[in-house]
Amino acid sequence: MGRVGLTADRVARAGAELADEVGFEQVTPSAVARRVGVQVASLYSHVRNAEDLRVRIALLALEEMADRGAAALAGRAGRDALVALGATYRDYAREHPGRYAAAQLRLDHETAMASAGPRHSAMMRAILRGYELPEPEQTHAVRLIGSVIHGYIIQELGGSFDHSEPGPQQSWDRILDALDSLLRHWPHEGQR
Amino acid sequence: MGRVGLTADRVARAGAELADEVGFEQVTPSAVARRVGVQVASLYSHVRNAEDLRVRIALLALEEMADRGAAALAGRAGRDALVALGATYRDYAREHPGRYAAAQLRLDHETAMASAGPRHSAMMRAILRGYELPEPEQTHAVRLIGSVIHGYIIQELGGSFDHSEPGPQQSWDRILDALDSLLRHWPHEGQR
DNA sequence: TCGGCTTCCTAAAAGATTTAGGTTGTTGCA
DNA sequence: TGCAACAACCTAAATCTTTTAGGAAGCCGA
Repeated sequence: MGRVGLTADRVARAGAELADEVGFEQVTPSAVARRVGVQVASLYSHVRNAEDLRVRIALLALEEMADRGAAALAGRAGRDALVALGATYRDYAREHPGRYAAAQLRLDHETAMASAGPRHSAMMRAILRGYELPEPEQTHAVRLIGSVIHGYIIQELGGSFDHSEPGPQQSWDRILDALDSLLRHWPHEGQR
Repeated sequence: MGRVGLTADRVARAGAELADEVGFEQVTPSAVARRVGVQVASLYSHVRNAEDLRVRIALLALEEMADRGAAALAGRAGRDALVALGATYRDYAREHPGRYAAAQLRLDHETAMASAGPRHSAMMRAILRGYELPEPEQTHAVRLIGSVIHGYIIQELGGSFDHSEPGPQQSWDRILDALDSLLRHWPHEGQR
């Protein structure tokens, strides 16, 4: 079959494609080797082990999502920015469910800091500039937005919405409406 | 070593304990067999295969969480109910991270319907009785509550909040405050 | 006490993970 | 152009996991 010309990056990319097709948990060195047409042992010149392979796919996905997010956020603020970033994550997850699952992989601190993770945090913070929240509340709001978006996507991807009306798009729109409304009228501390 | 007296249920329980200790993805028939002191092949009298083992752990976790949720919800309404159910899920996830991860396992439709899943849906609906929302909005609200709670827990468990102030308890309290406020002042359609 | 069910075993096949060590393209530079 | 060095890829082998087949032994009802 000749030489395929692999690199660590190409291995990760093949793993990402495989993840989207058969699920992230099915991505093994064996499966990736089969896919790129190479003996299993040859992969180990490019990735240290199975975990390293998974981490590389996760980093790839985080990077891709951050790039898309930054593009979507450019020139938008407030509600528009919120909707745009939300759509970025959700569309990515539906286009690339395996990669999205990979992006949830727990990374050790050092790896996480060197990943695109901080870019995601920064984008969340950027959205909040469109809403006037005092500093101590901003962190709470960032965590809320992340919870809503990722929580919804996980449920949708997991099929939780498959067997009840209305469709997931309507709920998504409505929920982002509500979230925007909440951020504009953020309840002050001690309010009951 | 004599006879251990296994049943499918005891195997699942051992798997659940193992999941909490080393992570759900590390739960294999081999590992469970070692834990209960039995040859691997012996497990296959109780579970069909590795996937069946995982499903049984997931069903166990869903059941346990539903029981706790029902107990927490008894005699509460509105904000109290929301906070109580949220705490149930979060406390369970922190006590039993492996089981909580197992509960996220995607089940096929039939299994899901026979599981405690519908009880969880019913509890979410029950919470909404404390807030007056028109029917078409109720589904959206249920999905929002699920997204917030599960999204937050997944992020917390994944370590997303480990390296920034304030602590996760404060954000959690604040976010449930905000969610309660949102449900009490649910924006009507078309509101911008 | 006997028959039958369940529990648990040994054995074995098939595949995944990983390491060691060797071969062969490819590339850059003398 | 030629060749040294590196990277890509290989075979072989050890270890572990998953699963099936078939058998031995404890336990329970009759």
